[in-house]
Amino acid sequence: MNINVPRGTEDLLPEDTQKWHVIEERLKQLAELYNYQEIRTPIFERTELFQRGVGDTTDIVQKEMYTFSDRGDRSLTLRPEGTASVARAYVQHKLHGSEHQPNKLYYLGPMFRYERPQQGRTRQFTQFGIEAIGSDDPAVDAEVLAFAMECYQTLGLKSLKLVINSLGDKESREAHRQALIDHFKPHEEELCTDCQNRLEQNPLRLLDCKVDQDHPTMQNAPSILDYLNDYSLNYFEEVKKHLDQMNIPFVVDETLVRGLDYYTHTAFEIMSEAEGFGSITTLSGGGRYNGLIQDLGGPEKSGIGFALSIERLLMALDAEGVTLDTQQGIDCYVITMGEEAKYTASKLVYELRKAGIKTDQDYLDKKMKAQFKAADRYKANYAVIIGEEEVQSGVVNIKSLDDGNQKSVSLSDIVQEIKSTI
RNA sequence: GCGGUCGUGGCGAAGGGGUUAACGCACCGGAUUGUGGCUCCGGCACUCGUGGGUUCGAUUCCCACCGAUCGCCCCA
Repeated sequence: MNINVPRGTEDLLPEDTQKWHVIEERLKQLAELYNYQEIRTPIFERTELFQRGVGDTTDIVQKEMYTFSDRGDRSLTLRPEGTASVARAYVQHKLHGSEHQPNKLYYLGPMFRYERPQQGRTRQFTQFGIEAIGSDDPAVDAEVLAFAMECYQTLGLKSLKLVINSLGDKESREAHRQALIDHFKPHEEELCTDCQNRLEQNPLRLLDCKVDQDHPTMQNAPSILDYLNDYSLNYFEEVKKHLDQMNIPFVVDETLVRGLDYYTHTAFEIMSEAEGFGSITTLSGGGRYNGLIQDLGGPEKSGIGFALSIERLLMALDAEGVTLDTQQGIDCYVITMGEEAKYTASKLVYELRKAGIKTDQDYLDKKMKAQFKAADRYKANYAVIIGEEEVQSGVVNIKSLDDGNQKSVSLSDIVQEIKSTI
């Protein structure tokens, strides 16, 4: 019988979760600083949401979804990303009518994609992301990009690269799409089978193909930037202008197209340039989605968002040798000798904890020496020793495990004694 | 979906067709009957992922399966 975790999932043990707490805390603080508020949506949604929201032609929908039927024969899917769910909630709860505009939301939680696991890619992973819905101002794009970079910088990361591109509005995309088809159609037979399909369904994604990237037709393929109409071109310029004003370095990559269908205008990724990072260098990505809310039955509202993977963030921290300030030891460890002492210890430990002093005691009937060892392991500041004598006298020894100094203190004064030193 | 590598105690890791499966860390006990971090001594794998095959004999060779891991595609 194999009861181990399913492929592509993992347990986070206490040594890991300490880091996660620090990161989650910091990211949430940052989101609040930028005046974003948390939204929590279900882990699974109706399958149609992702088919419509993420796009039928995407890899995610075509081959990576965890889809299942429930007992009522409804087709449900574990969410592969966060934006579709947030957009759905926005439409369902008519958030366009809420008092805060634009709506600025953040989320944190597990996402699921059925893929072959490898370094930096698991079937369950954790995304933290934000969405700003209800504004067409290029300044919002800049805010989201700035926020995305800040997520890493606030934790001490430095080897980062911000890559941006514009996918234009509907009109620009349509013109570019036609240009791509015209360009590649004569060479269809020479392309990989994936690309032959893409040519029909979503020619934009041909540019993203690694198999055919050296094919001569790729070198002079029509760039989206040459097909942007005035509005799109101007929008892109405005976003860049804002970034320049904020002194945020970026590079434009006209082949950056992103894997989701809903993107318009601004698209971006943040990569790690740290030595020894795995083959996957994308830390996070996002972009603008001006048609999505409407596609899901909502009003004509545009949005922009981004999401990062906490797992990849941890990899980047590792690659750059950044250590997080995780939790230290405990304040006090109570050592007991003999049966009677255990009652006194239970009472004392309870009181210490009520006073906010982080305390533990021995539950394994260890020898005194071993109890001291345990206290060391927990990095306890103090050990309180309780034996037969102490139970009788009501006076116990309290020892500092740092310098070894020890003194006798009445049981009733212990809480005060320890409290005064921490 | 395709390819590479790997699978020995709680962890890391050596070994190699023949009978006691190194070593290190951790853990437990003792030296030190109630005072830790150092030192020394001792203990700790009916067994080498699972199943089958070759053999007098397999953890070691062969096959299959399972699992892990890295990479391709694509992405967070």
